[in-house]
Amino acid sequence: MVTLKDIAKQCGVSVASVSKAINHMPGVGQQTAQRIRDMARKMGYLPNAAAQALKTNRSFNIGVLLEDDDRHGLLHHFFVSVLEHFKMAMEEMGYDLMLMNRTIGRRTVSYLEHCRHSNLDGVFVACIDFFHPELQELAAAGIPLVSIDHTYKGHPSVYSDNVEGIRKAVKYAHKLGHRRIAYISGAPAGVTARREEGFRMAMAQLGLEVPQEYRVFSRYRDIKLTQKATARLLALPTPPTCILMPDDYASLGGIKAIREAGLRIPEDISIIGFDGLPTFEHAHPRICTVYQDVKTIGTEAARLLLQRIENKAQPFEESPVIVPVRLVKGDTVAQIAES
Amino acid sequence: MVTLKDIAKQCGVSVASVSKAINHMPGVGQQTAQRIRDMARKMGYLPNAAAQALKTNRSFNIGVLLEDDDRHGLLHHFFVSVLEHFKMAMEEMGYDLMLMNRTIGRRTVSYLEHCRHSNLDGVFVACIDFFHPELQELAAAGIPLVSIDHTYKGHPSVYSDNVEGIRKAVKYAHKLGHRRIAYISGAPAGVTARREEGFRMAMAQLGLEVPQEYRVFSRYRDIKLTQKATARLLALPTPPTCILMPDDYASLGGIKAIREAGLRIPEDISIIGFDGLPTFEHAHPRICTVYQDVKTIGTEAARLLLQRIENKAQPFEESPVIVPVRLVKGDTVAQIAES
DNA sequence: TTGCTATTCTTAAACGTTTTCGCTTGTAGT
DNA sequence: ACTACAAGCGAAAACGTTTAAGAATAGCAA
Repeated sequence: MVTLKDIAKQCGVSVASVSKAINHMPGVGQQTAQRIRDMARKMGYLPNAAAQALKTNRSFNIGVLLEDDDRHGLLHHFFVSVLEHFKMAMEEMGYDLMLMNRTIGRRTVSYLEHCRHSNLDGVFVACIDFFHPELQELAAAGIPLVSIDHTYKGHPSVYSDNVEGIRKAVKYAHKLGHRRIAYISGAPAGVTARREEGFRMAMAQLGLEVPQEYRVFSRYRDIKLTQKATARLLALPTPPTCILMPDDYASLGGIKAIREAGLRIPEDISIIGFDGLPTFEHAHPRICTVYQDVKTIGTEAARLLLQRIENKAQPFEESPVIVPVRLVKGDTVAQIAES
Repeated sequence: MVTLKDIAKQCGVSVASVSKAINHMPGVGQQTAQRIRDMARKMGYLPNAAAQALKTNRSFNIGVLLEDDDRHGLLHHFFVSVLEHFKMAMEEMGYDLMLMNRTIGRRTVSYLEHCRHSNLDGVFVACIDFFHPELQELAAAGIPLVSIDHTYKGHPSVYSDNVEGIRKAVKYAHKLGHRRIAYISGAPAGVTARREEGFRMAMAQLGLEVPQEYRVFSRYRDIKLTQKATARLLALPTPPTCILMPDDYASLGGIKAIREAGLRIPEDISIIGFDGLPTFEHAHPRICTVYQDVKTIGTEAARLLLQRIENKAQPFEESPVIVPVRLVKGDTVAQIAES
């Protein structure tokens, strides 16, 4: 491993000068600096991340907190998609991503402790249980942090425009003649309230009633539960003609229930999902869904976090960034005659 | 931040003793060691990873190389599932996972350079293009490495039993009366050859012919291409009655082609996928597929890599670990009358 | 008592950086 | 010719840890 010292020896200068030259700091003459840099390249010099981190307290590492109920956060299609774009943006700025856990050696520690141990410069949070005490602790510790679909006080966050998303879905169904629209909402996460609010508002605005039985609960990404919820809706005396699902993945359960009831999509009943991820883009039938702009969400998160890292000092008090959504029409909403 | 020095001061001992006590090294008396450890706990001491890495040349960080053609490795269902289990196993042993990239600061470097820069103890490789020169370089550099679905000379690797998987699929189709079985194979990756071999062998063993037109090529996870390949098969004078798809995801393309041809699954034509990931477990129709045991693959990979890291010295010459597969019957293979 | 060994602890160097400060020049201003 | 000042460079400390080697103490046999 070639170090600054080796380069210094070869160039006949001090280690200090080499460091300055390589980092393009003032205090070294133009030609010496160039000579040093040439030599460094020739010798295949690479800075030692550990030494740099030790000295500067900057690791250029970002912790990634992705964890859903089953502790399988990496399998969460939506968040992983966001992460992918976040990653690309961070890489471009020279940061590495580290999958956070709760061990140091053989010892179990908190996320915050792990953070400090590894000198993480910031954390990306996109798990489901935002209210876990350890996350509260992490957020309170003042470590730069950005979160998706939830806001921690004093930290930046990014959301899709959930209200508008649901509104678009409802409007579209209404335009195609649907009047009896039901909403299966997800687990109590930050975005759920907004989506429910969007549903309520959109329906009210269109002068549509929402019977109590049309608002049922499931959980995000829960196929079984969504299947049951859908079955319950279908069994109603006057069932809805269109159902909004918690998300595309969960809608698989809805589809199952509909098939089991002997109904066809969309001829007998229409459904609309949420997320619009490519995985389901080619499924049959192609679901009508609210597309979340994962690329923008990811890159915005990166931008905000970087900004936070640079200006660690001053407290942060901005509102969350809201990213526009888009309705993808698909094949699961039918035109029906107004009744 | 509380350091060894702080603890030493509080306990009235030297930094060296504190270090030894905390790491349970000999050379410190029983009661002093206990006193030191108690104090460390009380003061909330956490070792500084950077300092440790600098001193010991061990970072307890593992690089993760997940990258398919579109540079979206994190979205690859199968590899991410394996990674998830690999991660859990590595965490248990005190290792962190780092998503590798090719930048240091603003500069673009090779994977090997990034490895050295970050002092990675080992690398997990599961991307598609195993033949990329940078990966060859990485493997040749002697850094502990484990790979999935490909073997680098001198390094451990883990595979599903691809030959047996395809064989099981063919046998199952045969048992249900299929005689004209086609195979759409994936891109030229390590496993492809084995699967093709498995197909050839199984067919031969059952005394079935494989017309040249029944062996067509697509790419893994490529819906469009698989759609075309399927369409081509369906257009043959004597089309197959059962088609083996490259993987479950790509089979969505096959399903599309079949539908467009006005055929039903499985009444008119049967299909079998590969992977058996939960994402498609609830799709309709539920595909018959070869389940890869991602948990075992991931944990085996972890075990092998750890072993490699411990015994870095001696060269490694073992054969790849082969993990058994299981046929998931699903609803996409019909019983047909023997013709 | 003396000498020896084992135990407990400390000193100090080292890992590879960054960064402050001070020294030596050279140049320009008076 | 003297002073000022800036520019270029080097010495050295520091970051927090590990670890080899040495010093001090105690125990024990002769």
